[in-house]
Amino acid sequence: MPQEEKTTVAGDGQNHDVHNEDRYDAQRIEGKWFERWQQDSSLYAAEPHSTRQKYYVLEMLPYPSGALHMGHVRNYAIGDALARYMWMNGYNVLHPMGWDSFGLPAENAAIQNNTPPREWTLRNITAMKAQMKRLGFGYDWSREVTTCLPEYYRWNQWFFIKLFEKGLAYRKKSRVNWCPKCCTVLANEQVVNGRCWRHEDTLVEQRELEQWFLRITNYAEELLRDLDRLPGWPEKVRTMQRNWIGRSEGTLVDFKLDGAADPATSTITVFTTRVDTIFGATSLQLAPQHPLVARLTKNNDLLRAEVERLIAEQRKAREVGDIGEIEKHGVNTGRYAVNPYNGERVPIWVANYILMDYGTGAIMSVPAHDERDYDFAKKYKIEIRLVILPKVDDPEETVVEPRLPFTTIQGNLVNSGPFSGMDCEAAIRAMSAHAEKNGFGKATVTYRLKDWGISRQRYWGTPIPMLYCEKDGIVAVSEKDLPVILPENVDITLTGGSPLSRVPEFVNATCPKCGGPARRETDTMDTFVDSSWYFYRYTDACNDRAPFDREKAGYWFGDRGIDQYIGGVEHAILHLIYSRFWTKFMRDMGLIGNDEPVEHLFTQGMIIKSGAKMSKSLGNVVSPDDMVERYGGDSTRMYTLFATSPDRELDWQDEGVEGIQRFLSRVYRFIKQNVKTEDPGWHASSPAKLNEQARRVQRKLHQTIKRVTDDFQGRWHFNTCISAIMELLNEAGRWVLGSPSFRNPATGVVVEGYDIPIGLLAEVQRTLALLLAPFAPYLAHELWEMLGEKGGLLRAPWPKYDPALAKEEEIEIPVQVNGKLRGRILVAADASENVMRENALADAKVQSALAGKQVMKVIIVPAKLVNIVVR
RNA sequence: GCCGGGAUGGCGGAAUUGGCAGACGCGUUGGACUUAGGAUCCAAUGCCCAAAAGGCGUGCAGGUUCAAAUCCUGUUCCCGGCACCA
Repeated sequence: MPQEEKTTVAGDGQNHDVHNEDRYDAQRIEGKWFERWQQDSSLYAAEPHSTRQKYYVLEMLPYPSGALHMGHVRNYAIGDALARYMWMNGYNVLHPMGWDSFGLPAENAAIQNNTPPREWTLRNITAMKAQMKRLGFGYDWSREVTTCLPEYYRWNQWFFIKLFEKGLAYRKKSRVNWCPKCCTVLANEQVVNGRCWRHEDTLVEQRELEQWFLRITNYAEELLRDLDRLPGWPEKVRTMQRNWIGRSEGTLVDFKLDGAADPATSTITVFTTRVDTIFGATSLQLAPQHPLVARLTKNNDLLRAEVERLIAEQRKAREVGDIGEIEKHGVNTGRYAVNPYNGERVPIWVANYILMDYGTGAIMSVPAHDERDYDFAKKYKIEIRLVILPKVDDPEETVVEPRLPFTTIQGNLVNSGPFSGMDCEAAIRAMSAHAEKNGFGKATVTYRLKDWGISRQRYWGTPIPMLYCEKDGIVAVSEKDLPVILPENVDITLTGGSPLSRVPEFVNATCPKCGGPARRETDTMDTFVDSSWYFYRYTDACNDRAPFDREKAGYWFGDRGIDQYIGGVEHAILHLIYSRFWTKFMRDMGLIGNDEPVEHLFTQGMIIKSGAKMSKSLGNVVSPDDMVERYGGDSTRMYTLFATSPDRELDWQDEGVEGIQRFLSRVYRFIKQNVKTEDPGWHASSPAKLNEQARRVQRKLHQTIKRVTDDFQGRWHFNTCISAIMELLNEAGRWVLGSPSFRNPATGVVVEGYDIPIGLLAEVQRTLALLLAPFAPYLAHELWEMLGEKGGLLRAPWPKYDPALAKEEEIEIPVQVNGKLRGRILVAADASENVMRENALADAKVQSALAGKQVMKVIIVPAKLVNIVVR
């Protein structure tokens, strides 16, 4: 930018140089409107009560890391364009923003810079908010939510107590994921390939700890079922959630340990989806961590060592991530279990491919009818017994032995006692019922989804509002004592458990039940608790008596939730499953009327540069500040919408931003140099009176409005919207932008070759400002003012198109001979097939291509093409 | 292994219902204006051929069709998700 100004000043005005005041100066324009928008805090405010229809558009709130990255800009550019479009279409729009501001980075930064987490976080928020404002995103800041402030997190605590009272929050000792870098426990959802979601290089350890859990599994069935009622969500996200919930129907079957001393502890329960194959079970396989294994190896060091090896192999397999490649190993315990269906004794093995955290941690092994069991049995020479035969269509056909393993469910039972001859599916039902009747099992459903562990051994989070009283045990803090304030000036060095446990003033409390001394819970909540319900808080952000007012949330959420939610697909499981759970819980509490938080979800694509995700280590990070400084906020955000459609991966190219800046600069000059007042004699609905040149401009104008409007309503391909606007300018500005003499507005409209009515010109200019408003709000506002428009652009009505004016009168039709392009004809848009045929056959180029050939057939697609088939 | 998404000029990408492949932008080349141009404007720009005519061309190999980037079969590669899930 600086070089350009320098050189422009040298221009004398007689040549094609653009005058300084005529030039698009993004910094000047954006600075001017930035100041104005600062003055008017109610500009983007949603109306609490309105006769207009509500529209809630939301982008996922950011973590205040200190600076926006391009992914944020892209996310917010999409949301802001939509919000502005909806405003202009007369909706009462809620478009808020907030900060997911608890979490580990603040603590790490605190240790590094010796700055308290609160100070570091609030400073980052200030900086990022300034960036957002500089980019011109229109948020209702009066509803800003900052999750690390007591005004917000007290309601986390309030919800936690409600969950506890309903039995949905509970404490349990279990094996949990521990990230040694975070020095805290992680939820299952936060472990990716055995690694921490924040530290890709760090393997998660398993630790036996007592933790708080939320009973999300109570809602597993509904969370799964309602995915079918979310047609506004990407199929990809719904599939991911389905996989994550991992529903599996099957049967629990109790095997008895043969020769057990104590019959009470001698049951081994297996889970199977194929109980119909149980007569083919020739061994039991236990997970190496199975409690029975510990007992069986108690006095057998050799076996113990083998089991330890299996555990190590399993852990390694999980760490590597390429589990399919890991070889199956097992060890025979030498003990037997009794199959309750036939009384048969089967050997008990321990195997490295059995997972303790799925099903019961024990399986029956049916080598003939399961891929893995088959491999295992081959390796260890365990009997392979066929109990299912394939169904044959023709009963006369001889039954052939299937190739093993035969795993499909299309078959009939053999060698299965009283169940022989049954069809597999019927057998599963009958055999489950049999087990239940005889008290050794039942049909059941298991889920991969586990309860949500929310305890974190960290400082910068919501204190869990629980107390431990010697007399009364676990007691919730009374509501009147909320919030439990997170103390400041805490030593947060990473060693030695929860930092809060080292603050006696915090730990020592009074039991609300007995008034005696009690110890406070010193773990804090997973930050995903904060983001599970934050979007309800926006509807009533300052409420100090409740998380939000029922009616206000009811107005904005309606029956179906947030109208449009936009964010990265990386939250497909984590945030989006937790917040669905929270919504269902709040509904059951009677706080809200909707079953789901989000009606329409949009997941935008990643931004990459030079073929890789932007990262500091690769040095391919593009800073939004840098772009804003070089090209302006409008160009930066508009480029993120122009480069590709918003759902796809975006390959960043600085030159592309420059291209957008060039386009905006052309728009600016097109209007700046030609500001005209309305022509009173101009009537838009008179295409017949226009010359061809003007008619082309008018047609393009209406076509462009249609394209942009349709895209907002439908497929959101803003890249093609923007290119349509570019085409409009190319058409309307063709004679103007290249003409030096036209630069003097006092001489009137007409330049050589330029002959369109002032009224049409004015209409194009006005429409350009309106169409650009969602994408480049700063410039659009400037243009609006330049055009002398009164009233805010934000709520100016979105332009309407006239289909009759958008229509082509005459079109060029390709003529093919045997499918190859041989000529073109010009016909009326509504030309009959006969006219098209005659014109096509009469075309000179077509004629020469037809010479000496015999016309077999002429295919005519009205208004599209003619294809002449010859021989 | 399973489930998604993708592969189109030098680059990012268009082509909405099977109907002119390459819109729009970038880059490049030439020109205009200029003391100058990294500003602006104009023009050209898929590949082959000196040009024209023509031919070729949407990852690859086939197929259906008057007509295929688009539909079908097979196949390769890339990206994302899930994965010893019993």
